[in-house]
Amino acid sequence: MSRKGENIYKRKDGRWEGRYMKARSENGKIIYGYIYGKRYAHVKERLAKLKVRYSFTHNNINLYKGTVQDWLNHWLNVLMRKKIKLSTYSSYRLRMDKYIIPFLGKKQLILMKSQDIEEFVNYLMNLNLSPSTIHSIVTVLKSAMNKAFMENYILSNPCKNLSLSTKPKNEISALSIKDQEKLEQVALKEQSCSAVILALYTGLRIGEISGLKWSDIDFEKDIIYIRRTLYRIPNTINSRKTEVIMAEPKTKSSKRSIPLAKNLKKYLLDKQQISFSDYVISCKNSYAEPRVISYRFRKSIEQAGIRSIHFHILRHTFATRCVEQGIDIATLSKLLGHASIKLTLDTYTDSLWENRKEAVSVIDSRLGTVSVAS
DNA sequence: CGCAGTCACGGTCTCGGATA
DNA sequence: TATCCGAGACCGTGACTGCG
Repeated sequence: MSRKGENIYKRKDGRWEGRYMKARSENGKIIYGYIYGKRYAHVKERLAKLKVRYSFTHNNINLYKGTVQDWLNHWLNVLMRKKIKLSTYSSYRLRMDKYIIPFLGKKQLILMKSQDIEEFVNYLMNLNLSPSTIHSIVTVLKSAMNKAFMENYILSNPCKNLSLSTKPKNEISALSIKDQEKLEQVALKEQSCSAVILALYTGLRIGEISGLKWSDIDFEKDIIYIRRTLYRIPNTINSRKTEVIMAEPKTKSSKRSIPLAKNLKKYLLDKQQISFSDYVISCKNSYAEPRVISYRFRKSIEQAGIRSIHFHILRHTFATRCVEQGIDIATLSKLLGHASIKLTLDTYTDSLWENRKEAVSVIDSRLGTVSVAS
């Protein structure tokens, strides 16, 4: 069961033995370090750590002998696997397998030049992919090449001078009050609890709404606790399938509580009476995954006869209404579960611009009353 | 029983928001 | 701003239901 290139072998005594390059002798001969274990996976994990550790201590340049494909697989599966979330891993895997490896995979890593990278970027551009997709593919390649350079596996970094045009920042456009009203009228007709109403009056993300249970709502203290989020990622065993994962909210700041106001409380209490599920938004007595909510949402906007928008716009609409009502940014930032006020400021610049215009107008009105001293 | 329509699920790929 | 991460778009499929 030894794997080519890993340097892990099964011994006659039943143990697994892994070898790593500890140093080189004066005549250039490799001095190996050895580790042993009863389980293959255990040895593999420890060996990966030791390989990384000793790569920093080598005095000699340890040029990589494999191809770009070999390095990318090692980088992703060994060096990155435990540092990144499953969803990130699968998105990196996809970009590598679909774009990078078919074009560059067979090249020797140490022979990679900036020209190869340029040709690859041109190739991507000819595929009619959006700038952000090209950006994300090149980012993966760049990260892997940077790591190879850091580890002294290559003499120069072919991505060193690579700069991609920055992604144009999309303007966030919240629903107008008129469109919001139209949508609410459709949503309020729903017999069970509406995800639209929840999003418009709490600013929750779609995954947070999916995972919200009635037990997360404290009707005594009037608080909604955001304790979990649902999302769909590729299956860990069979990457051809996907699965719904229930996890804690994405960051510490996302795990939060939101005050429950009077009207929303009444709405939720009414819906709880007729609910047969543990979940606030349900589908067949279980949770409604984000895709189902999204599907239902599409139907609702068709019914309401408003412009085509994503579910996430409801969150922006909530935030915009807050800003319009003069709610301070620090409070809004907490409500939205943002990690920093800066993020909230960056995201809702447009609404604040109106506030700023109003503020300047107030100051400006003084000017009309000041007379010039003669 | 066969057919058509609706709704939800599943897979794949792309896009872009959020964070450090 | 690079990186990480989640959601959307689109299409095919299957379960379910109503109707003739």
